[in-house]
Amino acid sequence: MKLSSQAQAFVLHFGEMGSRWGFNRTVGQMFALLTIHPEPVNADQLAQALKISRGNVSMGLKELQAWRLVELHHLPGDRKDYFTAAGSIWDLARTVFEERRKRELDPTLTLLRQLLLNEPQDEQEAEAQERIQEVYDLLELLDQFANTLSRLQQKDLLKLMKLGSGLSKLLELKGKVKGGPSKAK
Amino acid sequence: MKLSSQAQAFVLHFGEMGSRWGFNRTVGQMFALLTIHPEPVNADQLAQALKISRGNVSMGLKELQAWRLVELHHLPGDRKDYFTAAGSIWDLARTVFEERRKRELDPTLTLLRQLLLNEPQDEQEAEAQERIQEVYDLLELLDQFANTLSRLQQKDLLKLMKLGSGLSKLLELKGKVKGGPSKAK
DNA sequence: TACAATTTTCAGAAATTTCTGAAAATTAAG
DNA sequence: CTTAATTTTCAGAAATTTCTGAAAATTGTA
Repeated sequence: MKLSSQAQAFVLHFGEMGSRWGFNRTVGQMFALLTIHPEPVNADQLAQALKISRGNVSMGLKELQAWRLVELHHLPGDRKDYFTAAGSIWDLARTVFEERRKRELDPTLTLLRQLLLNEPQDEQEAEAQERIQEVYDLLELLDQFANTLSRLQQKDLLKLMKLGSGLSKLLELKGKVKGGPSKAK
Repeated sequence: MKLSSQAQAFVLHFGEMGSRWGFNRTVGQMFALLTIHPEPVNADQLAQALKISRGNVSMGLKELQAWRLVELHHLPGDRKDYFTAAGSIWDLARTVFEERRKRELDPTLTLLRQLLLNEPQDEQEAEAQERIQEVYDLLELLDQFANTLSRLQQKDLLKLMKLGSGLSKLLELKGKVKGGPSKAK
């Protein structure tokens, strides 16, 4: 497998950005490669193209599977496992988005919920709990919103994202229109 | 400065989560402490409360300033610098969101834009460019949407996030209502 | 200016994460 | 069952990130 210099640059960049997106350099590179390369690729090809060890590829694929970002394929007459990116670019983005929501929000929500169960023992703690409650409310709302977005049909999501400044105008309409959506909360 | 066990747990958790949110453990802890502690805190107090070195505190504060998450204060008759979290929880969340958009999206958009300037030299490259274009279009749209959300008034943002399943209903309305927002391209 | 208080810097130490490669485990075919 | 192909594991090595603490720089006061 040879990568064009375009592909090379794309892959290397996704490696660099990897850590910001929640995976390490080689996992980022593997993901990028599978994303620009439409044909299924096996582990040896990945190792060769990215110049990393076979063991590292195995671990990276395991992680990409945990993220549900890759699909396993088999080619007739070949015992090797072949991989492709799972679905369209939009599917991939949605999956990364959901997975990050889970990893970045859920553990914190769980902890804060526990903290809020305790009765504050003094004025100091009562004050701290107030702030914790504020953080909790906000993260909970964010979490629900992220969930709502994940569940939207692609065409609705596209419509929403393209609204731009039309979004606030649309929000003004809410509840003011006969037969429109009813007031939430 | 003594932290209640509540506060302690909160701070430690934000330390653990720190890396997922874009900063390291101690920066996460410092941010958490400033968030639950309403009164201004100086560097020595941070070092003492978090049991880290003075130098580390200095570096962490520099980073929090780069993120625009802290505000500097001075107490009369005290030469030390005092810090608080910058603004309300909502302000902080908005700042983190904006800052992450910049760090996670912008560099990639810049690179992809450059890659798309090159004329593809062969069929292989043309195909790769198609995929790069798809990724670019999606990230660009995401970037703009994130910008739109950042600029929304808090009350509109709240309204939007609380819509839940009402969101798709509201989207159906778009363009169908006399005097409603005009169709965005 | 001189001086003490305070903050910043940064070289090296410590901690953590990632990677390699050989050995172990698994899988499929005969 | 045996064998060969393939994948996984994981101990230690390498790379990277974070942290410390002493020295240098800066700041405010007199």
